[in-house]
Amino acid sequence: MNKPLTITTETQILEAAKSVFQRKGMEGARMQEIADEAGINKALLHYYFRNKQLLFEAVFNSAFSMLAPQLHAVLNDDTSVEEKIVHFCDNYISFMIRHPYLPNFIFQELNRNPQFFENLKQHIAFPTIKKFKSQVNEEIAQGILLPIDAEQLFVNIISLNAFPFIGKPFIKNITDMDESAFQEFLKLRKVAVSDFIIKAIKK
Amino acid sequence: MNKPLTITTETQILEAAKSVFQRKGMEGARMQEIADEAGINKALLHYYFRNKQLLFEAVFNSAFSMLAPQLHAVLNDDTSVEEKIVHFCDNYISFMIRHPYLPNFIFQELNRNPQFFENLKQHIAFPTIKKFKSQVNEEIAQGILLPIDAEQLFVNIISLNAFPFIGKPFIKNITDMDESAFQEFLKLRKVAVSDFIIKAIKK
DNA sequence: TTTTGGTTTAACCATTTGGTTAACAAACGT
DNA sequence: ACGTTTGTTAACCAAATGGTTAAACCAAAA
Repeated sequence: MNKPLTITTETQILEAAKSVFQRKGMEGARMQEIADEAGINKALLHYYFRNKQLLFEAVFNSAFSMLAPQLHAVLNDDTSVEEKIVHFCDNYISFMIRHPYLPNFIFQELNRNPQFFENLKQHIAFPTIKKFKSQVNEEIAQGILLPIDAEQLFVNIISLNAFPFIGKPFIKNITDMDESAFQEFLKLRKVAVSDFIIKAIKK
Repeated sequence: MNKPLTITTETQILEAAKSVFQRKGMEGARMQEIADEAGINKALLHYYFRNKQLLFEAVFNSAFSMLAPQLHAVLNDDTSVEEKIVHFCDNYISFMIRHPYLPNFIFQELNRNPQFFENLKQHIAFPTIKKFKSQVNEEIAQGILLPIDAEQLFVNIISLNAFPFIGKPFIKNITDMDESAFQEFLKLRKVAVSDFIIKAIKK
C-alpha cells in the first residue's frame, strides 16, 4: 500500500523538497538547501524537475493528494453525518500530528496562488460538497439534526480540525503550553472536537 | 482616537509595506515593490526603517496590535461567557471582512518565526487565558455551561472565526462559491458561529 | 573491451535583491 | 543671508540565487 521503498534519487529529492518547502514556503525555500538536504548536487534538481516552480508543484500536488481522501470521506461516505464527523476528526488530527506542517503549507500556498486549483483538478479527483449538503438537509428533515446551513457546518468542521496546526505558535503562547502539553492537547482534541460539533447539531 | 491623518512619508511607507507584506509575506515581498507602491525611492525605505527586517517588524507589530484588543475582550471582559462569545464573533468577523489578509499574514509569520512573541510581548499588552479559564470553570460549576475544557473552547472560538479567512480559496473552491457568495457567507457567519458555539456549550 | 545511455558534478552565468553612497534639495534655526 | 540638519534621489555594489553547461562517471549493452 505504501509508496516505493527504494530510495531513488528522485524520491530523495522529493522528500528533501517536501521538508524544505513545508518549512519555508515557495519563496523562502532555496534550491541549494534542498540539494544539500537531499545530499546531491544542485544541478540534479534541475535535471529531475526542470525548475523551482515544477519541483514545488510536484511537492504541492503530492501533499494535497494526502488530504483529498480524507475530505472525500466526510463529503461522500454513506454513513450518517454524526459517524462521519467522529471518524473525520479522529483521522484528520491523528494524521496531522504526524504531518504538522501540512495544513499551514497547503492553505498558505493556496492563498498565495489560488489558481493552483486548476492544476489540482487535473491531477486528482477533486471533492465537492454536493452530496454532504443533501445528506445534512435530509437528516435535518428527518429530525435527526438541528437546522444548520450545510456550508457553515462544513467550514466549522474543517476550521476546528485544521486551525490548531496553523495557529500552533499562537495557541502555545496564549495558553502557555510547552510542546508536550500541546501534543497532549491535540490528542484530547480528537474527541473534544467531534463532541463539540455533535452537541451543537444533534437534536 | 485614530492614527495621524496627515500623510507623511513614513505613513505612506508603512501603508505600502503593510499591503505588500500581507499579500506576499516577508520572503515574497520586494523592497522595490514597496517603494513603488509608496511612490518613493527605494533608499528612503532604508532611511526610515534601517532594513527589511525592521520594516517588517514594524508592520507586523502594528498588525498584531489591531488584533490584541479583540482578544483581550474575550479573555478579560467581565460579561458572561455567552455574551463575550456573541460579541467576539460579531466583532472579529466584521473586522476581518475589512482586513481579509490579516489572519493569514499573522499566523503565517508566527509559524515562520515563533520567537516573534518575545518581540510582541515588549511592544503590546499580551493577553493570557487565565481569567477566561476560571470564568468558564465557574459557569460550569454554576450549571450554566456544559462541562468543557476552557483551552479547547478557546481554540474552538478562534478556529471558527479565523479559519475562514485563511482557508478562503479552499472554501470557495470546494463549496463552489463566487466572491459575492463568499462575502454573503461571511456575513451570515457572524451569528452562525456564535449560535453554533452556544448550542455546543449551553446547558 | 568498447560503446552508449542515463546520471552526477564542478564551474560558471545572468539576474535579482537588499543595502550603501554621495550628491542634491528643502526646511530650519540664527 | 547662511550654515546646518533633515529628507530625497540616482547610481552603484556585493552577495545570493535560479538556472546552464560541459565534462566526468558508471553500469549495462554490444
